[in-house]
Amino acid sequence: MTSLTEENYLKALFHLADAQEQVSVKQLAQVLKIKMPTVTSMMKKLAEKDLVHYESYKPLKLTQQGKKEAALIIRKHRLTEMYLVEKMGFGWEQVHEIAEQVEHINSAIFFERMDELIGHPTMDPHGSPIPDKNGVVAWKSYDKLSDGKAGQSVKLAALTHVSPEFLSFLNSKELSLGLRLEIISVETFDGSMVVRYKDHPGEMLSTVVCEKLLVEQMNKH
Amino acid sequence: MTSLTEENYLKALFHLADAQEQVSVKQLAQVLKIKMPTVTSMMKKLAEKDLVHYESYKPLKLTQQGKKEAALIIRKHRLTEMYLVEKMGFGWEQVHEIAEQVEHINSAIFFERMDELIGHPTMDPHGSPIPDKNGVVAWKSYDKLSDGKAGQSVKLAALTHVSPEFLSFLNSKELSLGLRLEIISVETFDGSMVVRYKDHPGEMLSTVVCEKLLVEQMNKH
DNA sequence: CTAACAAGTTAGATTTATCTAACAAAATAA
DNA sequence: TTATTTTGTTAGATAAATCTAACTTGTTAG
Repeated sequence: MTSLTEENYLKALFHLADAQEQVSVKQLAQVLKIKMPTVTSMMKKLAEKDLVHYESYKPLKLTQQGKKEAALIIRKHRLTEMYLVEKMGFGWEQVHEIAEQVEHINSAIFFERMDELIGHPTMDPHGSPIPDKNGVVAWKSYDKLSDGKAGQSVKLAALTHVSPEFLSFLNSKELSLGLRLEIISVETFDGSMVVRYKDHPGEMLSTVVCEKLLVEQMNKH
Repeated sequence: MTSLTEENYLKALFHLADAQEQVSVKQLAQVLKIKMPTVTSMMKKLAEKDLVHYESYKPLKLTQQGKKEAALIIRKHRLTEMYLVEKMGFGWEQVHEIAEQVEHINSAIFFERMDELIGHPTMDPHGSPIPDKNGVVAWKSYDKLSDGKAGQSVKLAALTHVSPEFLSFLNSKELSLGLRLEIISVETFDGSMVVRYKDHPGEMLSTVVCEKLLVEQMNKH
């Protein structure tokens, strides 16, 4: 059995490895808000259970087993988020905190029913993919908005990283998933963009923001 | 803050005190499936937090605070059960296990939304009262079916004790809450009853069963 | 190429929740 | 009313997850 604490380590490792292949003890400690020695000892424990590959001073890496377990927790998290938004009327900025707790619930039927009721989605409300029952993530590769060019028309499909601040920012700009955007211009020196959507004829977005927005191409130039 | 473990002690104390005023260390240990010394030390800890009155060798008793906290956990449990049955299509014998985990989730909005969606019920699917937001339990006093007399017509309102076996038994007999029953006859020597309901013209129920069924009077004789 | 700094590890302490073994108090039975 | 049994407590051990302090390895900048 994997404890709640262990589950959180697996999840964090999965997310970190997702963003950049090399995961360090320090990073994991920072993300989990614990000290480095705690990470070291937990890594040894998880290595015993064959959930991580651990060797002193080497980068941390999940085993196949570890990846699967992590993906299944993330599946529960994302199904929950989707359910909360779709069936309980929560805003997408409210659901993360709740899902963070619900994801540790141990009940196959509970999550299966949830999945059914929301129609077996493959994306959560933030646009992140929902791993399947076997922990397999269907990767759909989106482009960063920041890689787009002036004149392109794109659909906002997902977010790279999700923080409450970022979500509020998007809300304040009326930017939501599925939204169609037109790139009016790209500022060459700093990469900021002016985009048009809904009743926003010309909204300026900084590079920092554009790099966090994943889009689907709607036409090419 | 009360830990998950502490919450389970409070809940167990509340339930035990509900059934019979005197709660012993041994009982609590049995219910929680732990040893007596563990109970003793936890009682001291909870006494520190003013959640139980504890004196060596005296029966265990929740403080006002402790009762309130326990009632609020039970509120979450019962709202969850109701939600699972009403909104997710679970059978009432399936929901206890899930609710046992969901009840520890810390999120006011989550349970408030649940409460709203199921229309602020005051009873859970097993017929137990749902404490209000302040931890106040509205006690409606039901009669035991076993106290009824031949000829009476009653409505099945609640169950005194809930076990998976008992719930399956009720299911097998098509006995559900809200059901109208007519008492055909009472066997004087062992207290068993023959009752009529739905398409069951004459079902025999043992005293053991009749004592666990709480009913509302529909007419008197 | 070494000195300094950053990152990682070891050792040992702490807290929470549990246990067993031994002892003490209360209840029961002879 | 004393002996026996049951119930409860104390003391000390253990496992999980965390910490701090001290040490080691690896990296980087003169």
